Amino acid sequence: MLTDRQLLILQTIIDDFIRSGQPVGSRTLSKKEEITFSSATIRNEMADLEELGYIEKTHVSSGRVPSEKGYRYYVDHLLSPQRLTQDDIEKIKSIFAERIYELEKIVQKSAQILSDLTNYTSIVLGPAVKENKLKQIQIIPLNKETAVAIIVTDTGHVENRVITIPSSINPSDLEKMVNILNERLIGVPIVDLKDKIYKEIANVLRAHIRNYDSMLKTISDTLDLQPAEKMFFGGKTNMLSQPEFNDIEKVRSIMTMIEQEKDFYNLLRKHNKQGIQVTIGKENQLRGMENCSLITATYSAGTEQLGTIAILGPTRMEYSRVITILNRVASDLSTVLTQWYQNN
Amino acid sequence: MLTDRQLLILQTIIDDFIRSGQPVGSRTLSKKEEITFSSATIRNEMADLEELGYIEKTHVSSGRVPSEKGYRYYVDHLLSPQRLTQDDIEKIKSIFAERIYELEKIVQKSAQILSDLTNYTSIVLGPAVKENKLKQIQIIPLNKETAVAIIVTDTGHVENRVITIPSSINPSDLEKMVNILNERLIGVPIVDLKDKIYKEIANVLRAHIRNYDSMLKTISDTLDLQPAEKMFFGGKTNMLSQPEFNDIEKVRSIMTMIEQEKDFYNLLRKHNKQGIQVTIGKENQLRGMENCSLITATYSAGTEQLGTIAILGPTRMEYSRVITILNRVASDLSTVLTQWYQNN
DNA sequence: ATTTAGCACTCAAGGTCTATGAGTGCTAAC
DNA sequence: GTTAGCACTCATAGACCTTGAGTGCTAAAT
Repeated sequence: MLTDRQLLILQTIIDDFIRSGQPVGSRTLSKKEEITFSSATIRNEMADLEELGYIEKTHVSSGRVPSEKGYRYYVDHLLSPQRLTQDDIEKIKSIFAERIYELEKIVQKSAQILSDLTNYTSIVLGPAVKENKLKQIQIIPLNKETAVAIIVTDTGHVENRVITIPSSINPSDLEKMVNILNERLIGVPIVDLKDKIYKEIANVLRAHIRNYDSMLKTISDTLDLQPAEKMFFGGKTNMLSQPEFNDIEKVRSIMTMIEQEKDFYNLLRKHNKQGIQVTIGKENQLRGMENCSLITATYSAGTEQLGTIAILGPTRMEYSRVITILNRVASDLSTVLTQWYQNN
Repeated sequence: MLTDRQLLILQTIIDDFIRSGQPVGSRTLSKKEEITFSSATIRNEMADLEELGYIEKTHVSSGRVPSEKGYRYYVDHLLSPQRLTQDDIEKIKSIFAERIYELEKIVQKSAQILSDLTNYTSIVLGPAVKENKLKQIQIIPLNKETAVAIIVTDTGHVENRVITIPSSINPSDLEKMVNILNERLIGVPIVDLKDKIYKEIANVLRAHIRNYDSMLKTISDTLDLQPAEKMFFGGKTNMLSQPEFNDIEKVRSIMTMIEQEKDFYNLLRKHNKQGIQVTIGKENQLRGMENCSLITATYSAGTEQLGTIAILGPTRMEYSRVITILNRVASDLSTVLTQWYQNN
């Protein structure tokens, strides 16, 4: 267990290092006003803290730098809550300044503002449409073989996909089928569509349409478009301004990781616990993230979780500020979206 | 006017520099088998070439490096045509391996393969839909105030947009209006829609629908969605592997330029001359492109130009190879798309 | 009149050396 | 338990030197 003095020293070291990026020495610390004891005492305490694994030296006679364990402790126990400046608040409000027509727009804007505010890279996931309900299905024939299927949800989200129509299906069959689908499926949550098609629609189709089976799979595949949440980025190049990434190799590994969207997407998907979640350095199991921290928050409408907003930065990140900002944006987003869904 | 020997030397210098990235000295040159005269002679010729502005020194006793003027001459007069390897040809074919359902897919794949083949950054623009014709309009009400408008083109391209419905318009009016629009506008090229609405549809609407004018603007705005060609990138991070960009500042300026899509898009839009177009270094009027060259080719269906494929690399780029590859991909793309449009 | 050998010269890059200063750990006195 | 003092370490930066790849110029060779 750490003594109060050790905690004070640990916190001061991390605060200073986050600000300056330079290893912190005992003399620097002793000059801080919150510290009343001598540099020699600090050296003794730092030796203990190092032995416990909270801080490290970059070389034998250097000042101390927080270890991942140190950051972890800091994030869990030592964060000094921040207040947002008026300017920050203005910017956050500007996300919601315009009337919302499309969810994606607002989400995209959030990403942009988040990276503006923090100078790190922001990622916004969502909004997930799984709870959304089907509003309408359209199938529009393009030529003999192909047609475009359009699915509209009650939130105004539109998905479309080109499909092949078996030659055994004629236009009037197609029309009949679309009618049946709309009659039976409107209002059904998107996630349940596939199930419902096989359980209920198959029978009805069989009764009305020749060769219904060749069509059934196409339809169910189309509607199965587990619409992956989209990922929006803001400030991808902000990483390049961080002094710890002055090495071209590090930059490359981070950039390739970000561009290689799939792994990164999966990583974010795992960050779906409600509230703020922080993973530091190697806690992120993703190659290229060794020197990064990821902070996420979720947003929702009513009780339904819709997506994630996140900030990616170096492990030497302004945790306190970022967490405050994320909390605020997530909560504002949730409020606005809850309201928006109620009006639909 | 340059002598044959000067041309030979210029070409050899540029070829060698493109390969090695290192300034080329007279001794290195004299060892090449195509060069039969001594290093002293070469030094004399190089002094002349330098005076004429085709090559430069990096410092007073360094080897020579091509200037932009040198590259320009090289690209215009000295390119030695390249043959594609079997491997390259395979990769290019793989773009078209799958059956095409959506144009965008194939275009996106082209971008990816192009960056693979060249190790530079590729950009693909298009396909432009201006010649496309309207296949169908749908307006699906979401709630009292809003609806989603869906426009489908004959190529299977779907655009959608959320609109506000004036409260004075009731559902049956809306339906009537959509019917009128479809009756009169199907088959009309997208670019002509707006014009046609004011000239022909306005009158018809007035006859059938109360408050038609409040709706007219909404409709025409919606259909005016000058659908900007999309831009697809491949190998954004390839730039980071180029030795000339080992400086973090240069990387940042290039990356920000690429991410800042708008200016870059406009630059590409200007590259719409048929055939190969090469701009070198500062010929690109865009901040951040001083050390880059851009090579573009256009692709088309029939006589209609659809879009642009491009490669962005350092001025020290393998012009010959890139041009060969772009030519091939553009021509293959055009063939396939011409065929595809004929089937629609 | 070209071409080439030879030579003096320049400069970037890389190595060695040294001084500096920020930092440490340890010990002994307070 | 705290602190002053001291010996020690090491990264950083500058001064200096060596090396080698390159040049331009001149005079001899073709």
